[in-house]
Amino acid sequence: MSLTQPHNHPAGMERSFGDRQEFMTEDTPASMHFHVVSGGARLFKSLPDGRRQIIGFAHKGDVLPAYPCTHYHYSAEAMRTLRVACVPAPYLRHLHETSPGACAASLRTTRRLLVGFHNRLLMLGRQTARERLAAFLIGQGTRMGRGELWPVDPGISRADIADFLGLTTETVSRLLSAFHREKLISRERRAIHILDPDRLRAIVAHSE
Amino acid sequence: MSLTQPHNHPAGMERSFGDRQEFMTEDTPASMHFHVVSGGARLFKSLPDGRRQIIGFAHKGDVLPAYPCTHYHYSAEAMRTLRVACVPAPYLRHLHETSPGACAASLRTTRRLLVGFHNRLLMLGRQTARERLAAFLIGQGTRMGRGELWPVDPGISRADIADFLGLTTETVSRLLSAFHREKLISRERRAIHILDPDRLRAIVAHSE
DNA sequence: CGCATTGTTGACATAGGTCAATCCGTGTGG
DNA sequence: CCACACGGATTGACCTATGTCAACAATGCG
Repeated sequence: MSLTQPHNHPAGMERSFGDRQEFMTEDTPASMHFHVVSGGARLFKSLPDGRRQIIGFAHKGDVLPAYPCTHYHYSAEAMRTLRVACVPAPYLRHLHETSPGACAASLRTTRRLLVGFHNRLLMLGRQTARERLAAFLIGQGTRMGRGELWPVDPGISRADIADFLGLTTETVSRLLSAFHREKLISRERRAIHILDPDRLRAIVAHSE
Repeated sequence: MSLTQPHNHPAGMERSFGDRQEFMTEDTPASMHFHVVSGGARLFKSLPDGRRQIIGFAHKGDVLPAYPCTHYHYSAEAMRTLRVACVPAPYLRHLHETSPGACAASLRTTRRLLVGFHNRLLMLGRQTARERLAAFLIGQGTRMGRGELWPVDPGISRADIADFLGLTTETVSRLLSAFHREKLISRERRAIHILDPDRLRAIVAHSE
C-alpha cells in the first residue's frame, strides 16, 4: 500500500508540490527516485479514456522508485501539499552495486511490496465490493503493530477509495452508508472511524 | 506474468511433481526457493470459500521465491508435469548479502515483476472482460522480442484464464467465441492462435 | 454568504455471473 | 474398431451486483 522504506542516502535536492500536482508521469524518462519528506501522494495508472487505478499511496518516509531506469511506470500526484527529496537514479544504482547491505534492504522492501500486490490482485479479481471496502478500511484504519485504530486519512476522497478498489464513488458511498448503519464505522466530516474491526475483518475473509 | 529469471546457483536437490500437484501452499513456512527446470506451474491465492486468483504462471527458468522468509504468500501447483530445483533460502540470502551483483540482479527481476503487477492492478480494477482477455492473449501469444506469434499454451485451461483475469469460464468462452467470429483468433483443439495482434492490441488500449 | 466541489441517495441499465443443457475430444473396455 | 463415459468447453436463459445518470445535500473555500 505504501511504498518502500528509507535507506540512508544523502538529502538530495528537495522539491515541493501543491495539491493535485502531478510530479511524475507514466512513460516519462525516469531519472530520479522521490523520497517523501512530508505530505502524501497518490500513485496511479490510467487508461486513455480516463479510467484510473490507484496503485498505492505514499507517505512520509516512503520512496517512489524509478523502477526500470527508463520510464516511470506509473504517475504520481501530491495530496494536499507534498515535499520530496530527489535521489538521482544513478546514485542509488551505484549504491546497490557496491553495498550489499543497501541492495538487500531494497530487495526486502520491494518483496514486501510484491506480497501486498498479490493480495490486491486477489482482492480486485475475486472479492465483492463489500469485501474490498472492508479490506481497505482495515488496511488504512489499523496500524500493524498494536491493535490501535486510526481514522482513515481525510485527505483520501471517495474518488480515491473508488479508484483504489476498482469501484465507483457511488458504490463506495452506498457501502459506507451500509457499514455506518451496521455500526461498523462512524463518519465525521470526511474522516472515517472504525468501530468494529473484528467484524470488518470477518467480512474480508469469509464474504460474511 | 512469469517470475524471476535465473541466477547461477548450485543445482540444489531436484524434485518432480505430477499434474495439479500442489507443491507449495500459502501460509506454509517457506524455506526453499523453487527454480523451474522443466514444465510449468500456476501460482495462485485463494479465499476460504474457494474463489481463486491466479497470480502468474512459471515456466522453465523462472524462480518461485519464498518472499519474506517466513511463509509463502501464495500457493503453486504443477501444470502437467513439473521439475524444479530447490534452492535453500539461507543460501540465496547469503549470496545476496555477499554478492552485490547477485543481489542487484534479483532486485532488477523483482522490480520487473512489480511493474507487471501495476499493469495487472489496472487491468483487474478498471478494464472490461473483453479488454482483459485481449490483453491476456497478447501477453501470452506474442513474445516481446520479434513480432512472432505463438499459440497460447494449451496446458492453460479456460478455468485458468478465468482465474487469471478475474472472470468465469463461461465469460471467457463466450468472449473467445466472439473473438473467433471477429477473426481475431482461431482455435484448434485447446490451443488458441492469434490472427490479428494489432486489432487485439487496439481492444486493450482504447476499449474499442 | 454564496459558489464550487464532493458526497449521498434514488431510479434504472447492463456487464458479467449463475445454473443448466448440450457438445466435443479423448480415453477405455468390449 | 466401435460404443460409451468422463472432463472440459460451449451455448442459452435468466439474475444480480455494480455501474450510470441525475437530483440533491453537505461541506469548505473565497
